[in-house]
Amino acid sequence: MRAPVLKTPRRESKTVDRTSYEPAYAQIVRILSEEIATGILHPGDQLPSEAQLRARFFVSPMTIRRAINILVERGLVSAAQGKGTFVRSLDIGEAVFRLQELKEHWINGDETAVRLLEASIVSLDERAADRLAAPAGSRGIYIRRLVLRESTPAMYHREYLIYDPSRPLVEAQLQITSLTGLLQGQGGEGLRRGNLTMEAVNLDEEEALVLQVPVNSSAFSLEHTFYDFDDRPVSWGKFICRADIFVMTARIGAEVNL
Amino acid sequence: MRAPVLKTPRRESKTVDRTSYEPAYAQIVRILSEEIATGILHPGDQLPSEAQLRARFFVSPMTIRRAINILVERGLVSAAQGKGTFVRSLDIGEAVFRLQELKEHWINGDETAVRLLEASIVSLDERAADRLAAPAGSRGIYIRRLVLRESTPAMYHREYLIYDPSRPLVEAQLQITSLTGLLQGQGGEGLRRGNLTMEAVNLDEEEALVLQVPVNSSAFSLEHTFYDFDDRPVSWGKFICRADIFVMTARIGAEVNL
DNA sequence: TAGTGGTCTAGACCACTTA
DNA sequence: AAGTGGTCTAGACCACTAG
Repeated sequence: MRAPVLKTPRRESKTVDRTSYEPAYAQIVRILSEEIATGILHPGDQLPSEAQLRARFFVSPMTIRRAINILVERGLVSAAQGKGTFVRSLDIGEAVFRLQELKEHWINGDETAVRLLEASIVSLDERAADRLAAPAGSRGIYIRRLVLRESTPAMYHREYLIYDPSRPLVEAQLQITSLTGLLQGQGGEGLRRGNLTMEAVNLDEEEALVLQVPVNSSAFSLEHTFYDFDDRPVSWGKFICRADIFVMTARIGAEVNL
Repeated sequence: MRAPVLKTPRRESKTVDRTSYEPAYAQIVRILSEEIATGILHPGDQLPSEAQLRARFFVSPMTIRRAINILVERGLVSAAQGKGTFVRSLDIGEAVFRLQELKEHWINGDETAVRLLEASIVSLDERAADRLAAPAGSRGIYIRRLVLRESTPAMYHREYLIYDPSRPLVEAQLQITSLTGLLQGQGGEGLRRGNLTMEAVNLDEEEALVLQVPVNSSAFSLEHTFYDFDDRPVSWGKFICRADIFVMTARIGAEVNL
């Protein structure tokens, strides 16, 4: 007969399950995160050394290293060469807000449409010319779009593009009719990098009219500049997002059941 | 005599410099990022297989894997088992805004001060009680702070705390006089995790008065809830940030000289 | 000097995709 | 079946910190 199995192991540490589909490094990340979340490991505490963790989890050094690196990237611990690895206390600065939220919430399931309001050739005003590193008064493309969510105006997009018939950027831009297309792969493959800024603004008359809210309502302004492979700006514009629809979220600290 | 060195090698690929202090994996990340940034590798292109990259950079499989993983995390490439690794096109959804910016810009060098406006025991109103998972009308701590930057009001912080004399949280909170203390290690080591939301708001009369801007001005509202190790909310409040001071930035795509 | 984290190797095995 | 990415091993050497 087999020895009876203890139902409640006394303080036995969790270790990795080699039969699981979850990789060993991910299990170690999860287990250590849980110990931080439940207070077994408190902020300021030193984690066991890599050698000790290796012995506990029965894995090779590289596997432990990988797990620790992930915890460092997540801001849960900090590692100092020669000293040790320590649990960090909660830090608001670790919070990150991702625009990915926007895509996920709006694209999946909900009815979202992009309406092209205007597309015309214009003479670039001083500000737009400056942002596009072009001479003031030179020709550009001006595009206005409205993103509707369940028939409600949600985002108002205005964009200036460098006018260059030799580039397919404009044609590609004009064919965008979905939010996915609007947010990713702008101009297909001709863009290399982009700068984005986000600030809170008061809506002017035109913006308020388009978004169907009172003048002076607050909104998010997401300004963007995209550059081509020669590092020249080719697109500058702003997404004006209704504040009542557009809320960003972030989490800090250790998560359980992630 | 040595053979003359070619000043301009014909299309020779860069490889890793083993004498550099920069780790091999980081050099590989940098080199591949540059090739994406300069268009040598275009969006949609397949990267050389790991075996090929191994041969080019004269490193072991793990080192290549680590470099690729970093490129994936940065959103520059996507890897598919059995198919290959491909250069991604620009995607706004990859943008991340970090609150870390706030600390870096404000703490270093610039004169920043935290002024305690109020700290009192109150009866929690319905909303605060709900957020703190406490009965409406139960006792709580109410704290108001003003963050000044070069003598200009920049952030207005209001916070409700669970009233619990047995916990040192309140005392720790009241002693916060620096922005660093305000943003990290709130309540020392008693907090496990936090939820944050950010939205654009119009300032009410009180907020406008404190921040010395017109009523109805737009502002960022950074709302936070912090939980203890028993997963009970202990702190709920908002940072109201003047829009003209608080601008967040993000970058997407391949960076050179990072 | 002993202990810590940081990097790297040269293989191995597996899962997945495509042909 | 061949090629791809994904994981893991069992060592090694190095840089840094502390007593």
